Amino acid sequence: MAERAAHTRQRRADGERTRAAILDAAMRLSTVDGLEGLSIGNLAKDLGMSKGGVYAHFDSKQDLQLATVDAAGAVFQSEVIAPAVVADPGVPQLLAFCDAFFDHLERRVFPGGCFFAGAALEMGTHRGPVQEKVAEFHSGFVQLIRDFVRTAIGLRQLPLDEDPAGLALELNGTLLATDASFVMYDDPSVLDLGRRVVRRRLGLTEARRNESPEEASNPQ
Amino acid sequence: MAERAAHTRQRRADGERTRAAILDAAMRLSTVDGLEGLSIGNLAKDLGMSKGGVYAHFDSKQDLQLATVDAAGAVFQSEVIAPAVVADPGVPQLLAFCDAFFDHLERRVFPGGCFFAGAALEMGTHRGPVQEKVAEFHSGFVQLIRDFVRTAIGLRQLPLDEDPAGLALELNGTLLATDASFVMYDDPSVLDLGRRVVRRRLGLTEARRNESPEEASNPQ
DNA sequence: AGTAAACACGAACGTTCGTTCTGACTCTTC
DNA sequence: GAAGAGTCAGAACGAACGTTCGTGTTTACT
Repeated sequence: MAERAAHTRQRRADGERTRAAILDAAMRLSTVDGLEGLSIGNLAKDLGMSKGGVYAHFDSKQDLQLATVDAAGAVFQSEVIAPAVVADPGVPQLLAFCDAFFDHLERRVFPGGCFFAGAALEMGTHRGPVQEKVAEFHSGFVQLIRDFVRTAIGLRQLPLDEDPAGLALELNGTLLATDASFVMYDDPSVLDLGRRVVRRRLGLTEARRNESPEEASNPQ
Repeated sequence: MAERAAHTRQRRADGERTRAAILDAAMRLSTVDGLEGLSIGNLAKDLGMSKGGVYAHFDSKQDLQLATVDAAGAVFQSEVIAPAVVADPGVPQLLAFCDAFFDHLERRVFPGGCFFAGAALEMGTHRGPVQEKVAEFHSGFVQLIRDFVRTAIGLRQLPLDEDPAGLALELNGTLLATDASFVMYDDPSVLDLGRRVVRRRLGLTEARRNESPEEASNPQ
């Protein structure tokens, strides 16, 4: 939101389409080669255009990186966050968030797995505008999970002494580790393991013997 | 072990020292710029030597990468795994492993956090000898954690229905997420959060009211 | 002591990097 | 339909990339 501003130049219809195509390719290539490893030449070749053409839409590589992170944020928003916010408050939101994450991995929205997982690890040590934007998105996700946990505690779906920051770290970690294993071994079965772990951690024991999906009973 | 073999050339004492220095710098730089982002020129400049000098010890960049992963594996072995294997069997081993991991982050053994966290995410999509070696180490770590969990279950320190693969994913994820946050925000307090999460997950409630560190009581 | 090999430098190789410029083509608008 | 700006190709730039080579210097073995 609230972009452009500085740029006085208005874009043409075909240019807007090209720009979107560039960002789409940039997101894909970034999850494979990283945000730094992404090169203008490869990007142009992938799109079947020239390097100069790319520079008609972005002033510099850093400008392209920033726009790519924004675009990936929008994708993550619609793919993972949106399904969560429309779910029932509390634990169902946490479950929807994690399931949407696993699904977006399984559907291979990006060839290199989660965009922000790679970006966070790669840009973690490279201070600058790009890292700040990645960190901003990352802390936003974590904050969202924490809020879900707090809501769940308030609704007595989770123990009163549950630590929101701690559970957020656990869930975030489970998603991260699942993404890493999925990408590295290209094995979808790890997604099922992730789904099982999340359910167990949230007190949804998933009807071990018979199906009794009445309610999440959490003794202790 | 069981290296050299192919090479008939025997190394000189000073060359062995230089080679170790190169690998040490390569590990450090790799955790910041990645294994692919590591360049011979930067490496040589960091060491105060010429690019040609580096090639006296490594046939190619890939050869250097492979040796760097091996060296990082040795560091991880002595820094994180060794403290775990000498601990008491079961949960203490799991705790020692995680604590040693957090400690090696806090002591900043590498400037960019955990070597294998970055390497796994970066090389996940780049099939080849380097990725295979990283995956080999990674699956070794995971297998080790699983074995610790199985031992803990056998000793009744963990519930009988605990899933070794699931708990291994959780712990691995917590370490990964902690590393990512620590590197990105340069905030040591996340390490304490990680330590707390691990203890809680392992049933060590850490004497909430008074100190009663007798035993890990796990009702249920 | 002498010789072969390991070591390290410094220059050079072809390629690719990010970036800039020029000049056509095309869409939009008055 | 002419003006004007957006769009894109293509060539070119210096710098850095991985890699090779030739040439001394240093170490180790006989």
